[in-house]
Amino acid sequence: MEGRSPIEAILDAAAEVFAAQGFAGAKVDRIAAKAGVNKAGLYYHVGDKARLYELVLLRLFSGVAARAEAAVAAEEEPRRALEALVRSLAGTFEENALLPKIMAREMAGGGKGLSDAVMREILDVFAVTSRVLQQGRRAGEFGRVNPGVAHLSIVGGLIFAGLSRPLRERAAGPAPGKIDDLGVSMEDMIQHLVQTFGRGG
Amino acid sequence: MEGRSPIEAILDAAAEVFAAQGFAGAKVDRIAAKAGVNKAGLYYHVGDKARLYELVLLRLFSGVAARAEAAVAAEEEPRRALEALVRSLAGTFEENALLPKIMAREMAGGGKGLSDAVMREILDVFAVTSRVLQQGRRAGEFGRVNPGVAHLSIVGGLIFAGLSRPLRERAAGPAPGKIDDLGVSMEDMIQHLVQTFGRGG
Amino acid sequence: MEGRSPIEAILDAAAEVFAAQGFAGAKVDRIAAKAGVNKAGLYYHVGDKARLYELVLLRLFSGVAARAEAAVAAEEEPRRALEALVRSLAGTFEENALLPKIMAREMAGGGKGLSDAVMREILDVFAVTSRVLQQGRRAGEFGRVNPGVAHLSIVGGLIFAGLSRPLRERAAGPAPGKIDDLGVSMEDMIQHLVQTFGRGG
Amino acid sequence: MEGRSPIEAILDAAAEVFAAQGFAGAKVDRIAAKAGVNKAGLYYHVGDKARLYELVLLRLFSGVAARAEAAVAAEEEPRRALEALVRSLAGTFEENALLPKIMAREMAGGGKGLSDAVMREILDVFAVTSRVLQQGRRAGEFGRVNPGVAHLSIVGGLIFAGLSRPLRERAAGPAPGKIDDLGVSMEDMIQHLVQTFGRGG
DNA sequence: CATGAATGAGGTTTCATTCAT
DNA sequence: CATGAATGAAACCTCATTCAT
Repeated sequence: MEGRSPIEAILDAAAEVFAAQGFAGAKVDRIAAKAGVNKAGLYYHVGDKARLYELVLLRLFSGVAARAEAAVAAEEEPRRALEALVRSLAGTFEENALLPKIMAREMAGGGKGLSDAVMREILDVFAVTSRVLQQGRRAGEFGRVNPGVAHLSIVGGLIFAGLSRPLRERAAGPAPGKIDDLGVSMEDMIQHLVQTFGRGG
Repeated sequence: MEGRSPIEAILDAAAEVFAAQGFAGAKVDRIAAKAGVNKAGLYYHVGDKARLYELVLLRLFSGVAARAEAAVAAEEEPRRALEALVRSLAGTFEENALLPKIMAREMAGGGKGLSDAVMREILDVFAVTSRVLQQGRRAGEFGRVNPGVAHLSIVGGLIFAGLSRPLRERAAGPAPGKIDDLGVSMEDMIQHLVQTFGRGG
Repeated sequence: MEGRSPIEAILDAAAEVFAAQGFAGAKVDRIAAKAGVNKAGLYYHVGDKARLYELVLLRLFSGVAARAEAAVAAEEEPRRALEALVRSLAGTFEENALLPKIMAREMAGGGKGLSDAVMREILDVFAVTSRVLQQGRRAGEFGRVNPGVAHLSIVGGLIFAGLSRPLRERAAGPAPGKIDDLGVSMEDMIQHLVQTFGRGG
Repeated sequence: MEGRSPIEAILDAAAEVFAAQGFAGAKVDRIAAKAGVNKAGLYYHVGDKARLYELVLLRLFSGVAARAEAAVAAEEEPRRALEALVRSLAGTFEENALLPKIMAREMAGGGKGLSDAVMREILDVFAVTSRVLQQGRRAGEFGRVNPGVAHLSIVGGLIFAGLSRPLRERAAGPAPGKIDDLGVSMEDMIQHLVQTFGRGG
């Protein structure tokens, strides 16, 4: 009947605050208030702040690889598999805009806050990229590409495209309802990535 | 005789700590200790924490555009100008590894900590990219590319390649002296970017 | 069929925790967990923490005087009555090692946590000592002794001998299976006390 | 010119509160207030609560053995040396009434809060007792006594005599200005101990 | 009765900032 | 200028107690 369990409310609120302020900048009071729970209740349900962060990351990252995997598996053709991969990731980042933010912060911090489980998920996503590129190469459709370079380009490009939005809007000036912010849409970025890595050799 | 003024020592220390821990995670005590100055002296010299952050960003970002500009100006040929641009940025990010970290954090936070001066510098860099691409296009050497997409790809790719290093090393396992961490070098990334955007139309 | 009522389980657990950690250091959660009952159940059965402490003390101290009394009453001879008293107390302290601990803490705290009922029990024990000494003196077997001094020596000696054990073991070093820890056994202490106060005048 | 350093004020206040309430029962707020310092200042000077407790114990116990040692060294005659020892300890416990309280609590807790330095001091005191007894025995003045038993009796007796005072006063009833509380004075206890262990063999 | 889930009050600790010397 | 020492505000976390089911 009820919308969400208190734990889910807490994790949602925490994800938002962690994404916006970082671990140190996030205040437990604020998270509890946003989740609509008592602060002590928050501790009762999830443990301390570090554990809360861990749970948030786990929830944010879990399923990303599987989703990409599924999208890729639905396509026969290498080029379409690549596009499916890029669109899956873009969709993940768009639907859950907190993920790129937290990812960016974590990378700035050297990934010290990433648990092994999260690291595995990240590597699993890389494995998908790697496999798609290899299959395309075997099928003679793609050129030779370093899969690490490709993966970083795809993920980095998508994340940067998303995160740069407020900057671009600010640069575009206070004109409300601007048609395009410095002329970059997510679709542009997706198209670019697909074409770049889906080229013949 | 002495190497640095106390202010410079403070800004250096602050940059390191802000990059590693973020604004909220950075403690003024730690910065002062790292700079070898008394905490009250730090306040005397630079003002409060927010002002310190501002100064750090100013120093980190200032000159980036000019440096890229100069590198580009030294080249006639569009393809070589593009390469010069990419290498200039890569050099900036490599020599001052703190910049990508702070940039990543700021983007995660929506750029709320970026002063107008810093924003201008960032836009100036974009202007360089934009001009190089346009000139290459006019010269018939480059294809049609959205300059925003290109700029985000270049900057995002370089930053991601740099920041992902600790993650890649962790993924590679505790083997000391690994030859390559998941097979990505900065040079690979540079080459890839130059080729991607320096293609004929 | 079942061994103990929930109340008894609670009181046992509470005694252990109060003895080990003191009143303030004892956590109701821990007591409930140790007793195998729900925390709310604990409150339902015994009331709040202060009341729980009161009940624990009552149970720990009740019967001590009667037991000593009975032991003494079984002996005709003053010297044997004295020995019976000392052995009764030593037995009480050995069988219920929590009592000396709580007693020590209470004395450190000025006895603020001792209810009148508990105080009475303590005084009753003193009365036994006092009577035994007086009878021995009348029978010409014991010398003149201040009964307060004697009582404090007996009780203090027995309690200190018991409580000092962990310290003595630590001092003896990590050698497992040491024959004697700094050469003091409870029997030594008992013998000493009996001889000291059971001397002729 | 000024009476005490803030650190000394803090340690004094902390000793009082720790003695009266135990470690868990002591509140840092209360200690700071009693010491007349800001709570944050307390942390600035001494570190956290555990460290504060450590310092308090160190200060309370340090010098006890040396003082006893000196008292004993000033006497030639074994009986007088023994008396000097007992009076030294009694003086220590009387002048610093917090020490017996904390000692009692620590013994109840198994000595878990005693640092190695404090343990050494305690053992040093025992060594003094042991030597005095041995010398008296060699001189043919004392009988054979287990030094551990003797030490525990002396220390336990003195500590119990001191700590039991509030209980005795309470038992004596609310009559103010009572001449003697249940007829036990510290001098009685001292005399008793000296006679008990200073007997011929 | 039993239990998971609150919750307000309070406890310890940290931190940016200022002050006195 | 430089420094040790404050200090108020707030952060994280705990705990005794109660409530709803």
